[in-house]
Amino acid sequence: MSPAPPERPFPRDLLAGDTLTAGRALLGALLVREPDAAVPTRREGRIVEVEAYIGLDDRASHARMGPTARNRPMFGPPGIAYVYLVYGMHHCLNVVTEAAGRPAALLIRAVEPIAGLDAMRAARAGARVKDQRLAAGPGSVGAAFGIDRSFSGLDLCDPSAPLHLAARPEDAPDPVIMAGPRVGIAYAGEPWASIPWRLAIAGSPALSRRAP
DNA sequence: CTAATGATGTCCT
DNA sequence: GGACATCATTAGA
Repeated sequence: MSPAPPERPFPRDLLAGDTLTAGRALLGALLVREPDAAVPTRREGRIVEVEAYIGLDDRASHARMGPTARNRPMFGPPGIAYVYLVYGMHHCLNVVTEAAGRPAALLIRAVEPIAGLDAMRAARAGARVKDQRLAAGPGSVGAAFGIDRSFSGLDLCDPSAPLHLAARPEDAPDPVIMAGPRVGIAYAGEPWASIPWRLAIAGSPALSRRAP
């Protein structure tokens, strides 16, 4: 085993432009949860699946009704976390993209665990799943990394934040990316329901469901 | 293999 | 009051 290379910050510039381009840059990057008093273990994983929600016109986006108390981070600068609760029990993590005033974000749908697996499993009490699937699905990502709404508004490009991004390791090959329709948004109607804004790393065992 | 099903809280109309 | 960017399990074919 060679020692792990040092963590590199995730450049905010990669999130400031077009959201689909940002999504491709985010795949393969790392999600890091620093230890704290409650969970004294560093948790880390590789982002393998994201979904884009872009602009006021996207009928599937929380931003479609304009700014509200909940979705406000989506209207702010790139690199900020937007966290919301769905179905009364699952916290979902988004990374805000594009310039302030343009509401857009990437939902982190799946992460491949790299470190802190024991802490992830403890945080997922009751889930009998394989290690590689501890964070397969947006609600599972939130649970495995101990994310709740208090993280909404956090700067994910700040390496000292309790939850943050890190750049894809330099020795990692460019991932093979596939695209498909977003999940669970049929209510939005066409073309939103079919537009291929779900991006994933082909072949990852940690994807949230059958590959798009 | 697919389909059905609870558990659960907040947002916006 | 209706709907919701879900999950894991159970039941059925």
